[in-house]
Amino acid sequence: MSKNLKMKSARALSDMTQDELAKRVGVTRQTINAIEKGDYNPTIKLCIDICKTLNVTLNDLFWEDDTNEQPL
Amino acid sequence: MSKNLKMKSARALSDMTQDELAKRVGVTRQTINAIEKGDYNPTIKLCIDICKTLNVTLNDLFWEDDTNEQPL
DNA sequence: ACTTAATGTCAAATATATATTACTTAAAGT
DNA sequence: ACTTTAAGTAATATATATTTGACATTAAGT
Repeated sequence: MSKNLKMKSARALSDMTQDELAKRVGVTRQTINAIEKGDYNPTIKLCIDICKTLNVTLNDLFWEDDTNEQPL
Repeated sequence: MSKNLKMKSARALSDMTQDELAKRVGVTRQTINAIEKGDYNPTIKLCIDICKTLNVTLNDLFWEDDTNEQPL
């Protein structure tokens, strides 16, 4: 796995800190950090919660590196 | 969580048995069964592998019950 | 230079996804 | 009725996601 820059970007767009996002979705800051870092294999439920919190979809953040095109 | 009928349907469309799908994605038949049954919270990597094998996307199988509309 | 907030990272503990083995049921074919 | 294949389900074991606690680093503000 590689870094999840899309997630980092979406979070930035929502102006949330890793800690804020973590609290919103009910996990630890370390977990969010690890997911963004990319060496994690999170649970689908967590992915969904993250997406909903960031107002994006699963495909936006976790589907294959169709390297870049979110509409912003 | 509720039954993942979309996955069951996509698998049917690909004419694969639970066991075949399981082998293709490298897990156990019980795991596939449990996911379709709905009382499981699989890993994103597994979800992605399943989607690729069934030629659909994450949103198709695991994004919210926008209850029904895949093009078939 | 000093703070502070955000992030990166690590080791050990806990929760939970998945494997293994095995038994049951449903449907279809003969 | 019998056989076979696919599916449903359960108990215990193992692998791994996530937590907890703690410390290091980076960037920005003053």
